[in-house]
Amino acid sequence: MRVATWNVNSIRQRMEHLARYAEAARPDVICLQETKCADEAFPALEARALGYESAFHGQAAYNGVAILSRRRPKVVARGLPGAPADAQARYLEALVAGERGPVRVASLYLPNGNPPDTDKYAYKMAWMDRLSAHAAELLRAPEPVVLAGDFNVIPSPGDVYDPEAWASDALFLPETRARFQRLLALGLIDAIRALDERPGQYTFFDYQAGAWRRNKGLRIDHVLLSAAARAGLRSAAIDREVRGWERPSDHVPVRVDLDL
DNA sequence: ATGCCTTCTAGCAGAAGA
Repeated sequence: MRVATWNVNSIRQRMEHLARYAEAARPDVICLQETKCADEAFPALEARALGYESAFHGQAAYNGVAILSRRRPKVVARGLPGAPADAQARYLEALVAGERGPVRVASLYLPNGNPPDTDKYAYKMAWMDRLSAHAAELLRAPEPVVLAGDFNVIPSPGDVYDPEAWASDALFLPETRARFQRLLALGLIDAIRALDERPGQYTFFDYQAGAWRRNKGLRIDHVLLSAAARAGLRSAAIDREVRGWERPSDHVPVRVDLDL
């Protein structure tokens, strides 16, 4: 099964890009972030025309996540467990049909957290703690687990064009990176890094200052795999050419092929 | 040192993103 994750920065602005990407990459499952779209406005019929059934958890203007699947996804969590009052639409988890049984797939949009001296960073830290607690639960389940999305975490200096310039940013602070490492320590594997250790493989290029043209990027979109999912990992790639399309998202898709 | 650009909503300016 081929799974892609993509922060589209508004699904309604990016339907043509989604159609073009679906045609070119032919993923079986697409995790979307920053749909910026209330549930009643989600373009489910357009997605169906592309060959996908949709599950979505959105809100007006901000955030919003979705899972598109060739076969109807069965939603098992809408919102990240552990804070029922949290109204930000950042987490959706579903069971999707693999060739040998169900696969548990989450589409997540982890908080940015900037500026770091505000409650936004505290929210990010708390969200990451909740994600770790929930991931520990998931890893006890029988199905392979795929956590895919915009983590807003630069894991290592090789994942940013200028580590020193980003040293005090919420995406790269030691506390942020330590919490990401804590996720990996639970037994989750970074799919890109499992197959390719080269630095400079970016998934985000800012709209400003010619970041794309100058290859000034960040690797902040990730696919994390449980051991069972890792055992099926055949390839992982970043579809960076999408950033060169007309009126693109500032993020590009990350794609994995899983023999599951 | 700061803004650069793009999105949203509301209503043509401000917030958020990373």
